Amino acid sequence: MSLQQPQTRIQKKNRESILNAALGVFSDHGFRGATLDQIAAEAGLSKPNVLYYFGSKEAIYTELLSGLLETWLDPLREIDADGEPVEEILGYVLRKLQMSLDFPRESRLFANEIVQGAPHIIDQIEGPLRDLVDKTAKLFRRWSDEKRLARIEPHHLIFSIWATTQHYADFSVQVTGILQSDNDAHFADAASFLENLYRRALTPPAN
Amino acid sequence: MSLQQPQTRIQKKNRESILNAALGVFSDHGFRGATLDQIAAEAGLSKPNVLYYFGSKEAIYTELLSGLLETWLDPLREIDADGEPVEEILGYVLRKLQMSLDFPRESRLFANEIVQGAPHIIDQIEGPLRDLVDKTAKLFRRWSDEKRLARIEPHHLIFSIWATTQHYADFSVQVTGILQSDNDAHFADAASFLENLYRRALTPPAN
DNA sequence: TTAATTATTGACCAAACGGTCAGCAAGACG
DNA sequence: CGTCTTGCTGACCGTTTGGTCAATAATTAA
Repeated sequence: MSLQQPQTRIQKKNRESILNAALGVFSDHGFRGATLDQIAAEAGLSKPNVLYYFGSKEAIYTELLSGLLETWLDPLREIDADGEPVEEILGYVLRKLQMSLDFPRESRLFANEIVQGAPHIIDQIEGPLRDLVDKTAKLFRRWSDEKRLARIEPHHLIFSIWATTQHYADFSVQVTGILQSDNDAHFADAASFLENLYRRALTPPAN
Repeated sequence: MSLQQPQTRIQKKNRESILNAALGVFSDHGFRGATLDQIAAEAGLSKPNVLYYFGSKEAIYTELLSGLLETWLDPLREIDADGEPVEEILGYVLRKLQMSLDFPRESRLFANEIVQGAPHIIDQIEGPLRDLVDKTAKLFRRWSDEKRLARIEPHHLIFSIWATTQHYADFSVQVTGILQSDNDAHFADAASFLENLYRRALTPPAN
């Protein structure tokens, strides 16, 4: 139902607008809280027509999730094993923060899914995601051994980067409610704060 | 409906078990995703009986939220303005982390609420919460001015502490899926990682 | 033009939902 | 004991939900 290629022009357009509408609705209300009527309305289609393109509510959701996980991990893959350790990791932090700015709906979609126990993507977490994280952790450890990076537990470092960057997308209501200025202004401050924080934490001792 | 005192023994017991059951269900599925039948079943009561104690689904939810926000902010209030800056903040980090261990359901309840736009507690965020944060931020800035704390943007520091500590409750499925060991083991590592991270970031320059 | 395929919809369905209510059971209390 | 309040429930209601289907409209291919 999804791997085939013979997409007509109309199919491509409508599937796209359904997924786009669904991204908005699912990220706002979670899987169970979202309704097909909402998605259909936002996509400008009738409910039966939405179900003509995707067999079920769950089909839309899982297609969204699996299609997005790749994109979501791209910044991590871009870390260059041959680069300067501290700068590579700081670059990752800033790319991840930028993703929270550019794709807040995607971030909240994952947040909803994982907070509620990741019932639909637990396999991908324990599979490809873990492999990539383990590989990256190994690289960080090597950098530490070579004294080019402060000694720090790599897995928890990665968790902290995810947490601090995605926070600005997932909890933007809270951030905005406290800082009382628009989102773009926060992000500039957040970027310099995080660069500051991680530079101090990651720079190896001088000697 | 909630401020009165004349609670009988039975009222106290049943309201308590309803709130406890609701905490589990709401934190697992969010407000819209949770159902009264689930809550009633988990509390060991019939649905009409649940509605006898709380007038509506929303009444249960808001009572939970407002009752919890206080507890949730306690660790922040415990910061001693007369203490040693770095140690005070590190203590806060560890207390907050401990809360994620002890009260993961409460943490996920807030996470769900805020990710979905905080429709029920936006007032408390822009009111009491912001006031407390601003007050604490002012304290941090003073400490920085006195050179007893590294220069760092206080609001974003607080955000990062929330993000990194609550991450272990809100995204525990992901953490467990990647680390493949039980929760208690993670927390010991997380504690030493976070202490390490923030000590380096907060300790003022030597000179 | 025609025939086949693809796209779309109104009407409908069973299940699940939050909530109501009349009536019954159980404690509290004199 | 009897009375009064509190606690509890089965049956029910209107609405919303995800999903179906037969019929129709639009597009494509010959």
